[in-house]
Amino acid sequence: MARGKTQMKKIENPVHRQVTFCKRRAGLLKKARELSVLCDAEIGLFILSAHGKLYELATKGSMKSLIDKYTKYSKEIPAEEPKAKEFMELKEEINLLKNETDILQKGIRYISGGGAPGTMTLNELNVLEKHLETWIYQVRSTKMDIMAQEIQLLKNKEGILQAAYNHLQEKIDEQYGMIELTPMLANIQYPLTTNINQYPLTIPNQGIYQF
Amino acid sequence: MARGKTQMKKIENPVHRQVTFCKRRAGLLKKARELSVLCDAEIGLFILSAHGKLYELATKGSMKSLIDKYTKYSKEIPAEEPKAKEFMELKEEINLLKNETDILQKGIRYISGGGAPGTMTLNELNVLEKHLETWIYQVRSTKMDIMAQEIQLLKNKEGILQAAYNHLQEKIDEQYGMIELTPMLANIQYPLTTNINQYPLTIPNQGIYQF
DNA sequence: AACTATTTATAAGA
DNA sequence: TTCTTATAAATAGTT
Repeated sequence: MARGKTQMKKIENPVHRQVTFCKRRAGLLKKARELSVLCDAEIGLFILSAHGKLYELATKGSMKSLIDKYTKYSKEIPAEEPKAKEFMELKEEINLLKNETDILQKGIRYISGGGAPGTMTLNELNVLEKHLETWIYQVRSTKMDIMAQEIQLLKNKEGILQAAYNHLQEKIDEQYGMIELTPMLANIQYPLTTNINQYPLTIPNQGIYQF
Repeated sequence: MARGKTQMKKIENPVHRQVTFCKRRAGLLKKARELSVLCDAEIGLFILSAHGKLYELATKGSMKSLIDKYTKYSKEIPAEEPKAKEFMELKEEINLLKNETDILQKGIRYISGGGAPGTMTLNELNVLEKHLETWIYQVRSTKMDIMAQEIQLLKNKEGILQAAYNHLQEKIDEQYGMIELTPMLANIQYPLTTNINQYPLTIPNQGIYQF
């Protein structure tokens, strides 16, 4: 508006642009204030520079949405409202919990061997091992109980059948001597080939459930 | 700004004030657009006239809060809803974090006091987390595999014994007719109410199956 | 940041 | 509201 008409397009020269931004921003804010005063209007104005800086103007009671916008882009708390206050409190609580979580995770991972193993005593490692056993045990205890019951049930059935078989065998032996059934029973094989070394992370169970 | 300097106070004459409002409002909006274009700034501007009419400008993607504000005043509703939504989201996040914290605390409870975790990078922490998850998973699956195998084994034994018993029964029936054994089998009862606490739950160890 | 030549905005009047 | 126009303000380019 002086010494040459300005083209209505983005000013390419960054320095020039920054200077113009300062000048015109001041002018715009002034004009807004003037309009508000002269004509009794309520005005909300916010200017976000290309680099993310916020300039704002709120005449009269500063509207909520303007405050919201303000809190989004600035890290300062206007705290003009109880709602905003509550918000900050909740976010603070989140931060505290996140911090706590971080500390706990750090601790458990550290002790689990990924941190600095050289600084851990054998005792600490044993404590962790015990703890992990308990943790896993708790997660699985219900299923383990059910499976244990089923195993017990099958064992009982096995015992009863074995007794019945023995009883029959006795009766037969008494009256006939050996009947050719031995080959059949000889086929009962227990799968002896399970390679437990495939599971290097198995924790030897120290608890009451000894299978 | 012409034909007499303007006093910076509310224009008393309503007609005069209204005229000035129109002119200056147009000027302000024009200036705002110019600043946005020339300096690549994002601008939100809303003007509420004394009589409640809204004039607004939003450059670029018209910010959410500006739209929110617009809907607020166009609907004349306090618009607490978006706030409530955010509130619920924050509280949900808090619950999730509390849950995570609880789990971790269970895992680390009595070790947590013993020694600061020291400095670990985020990367190291992630690696350790994955490791711990894999560890737990492997422990679980190994135990489940082995227990499932034992159940299958016992079932097989049961089947074989049952077959053997049936075989004997047939032989006896063939040669003697009914022998008085039925009452015995009738006594085979499956313990449907196994109280796991009464049993040591120790299955006689068959050798390799150490749980 | 200050200066100043110009452009732009606008107050008053119609 | 809009047009006109004299004049106040804003500001682009420069220092």
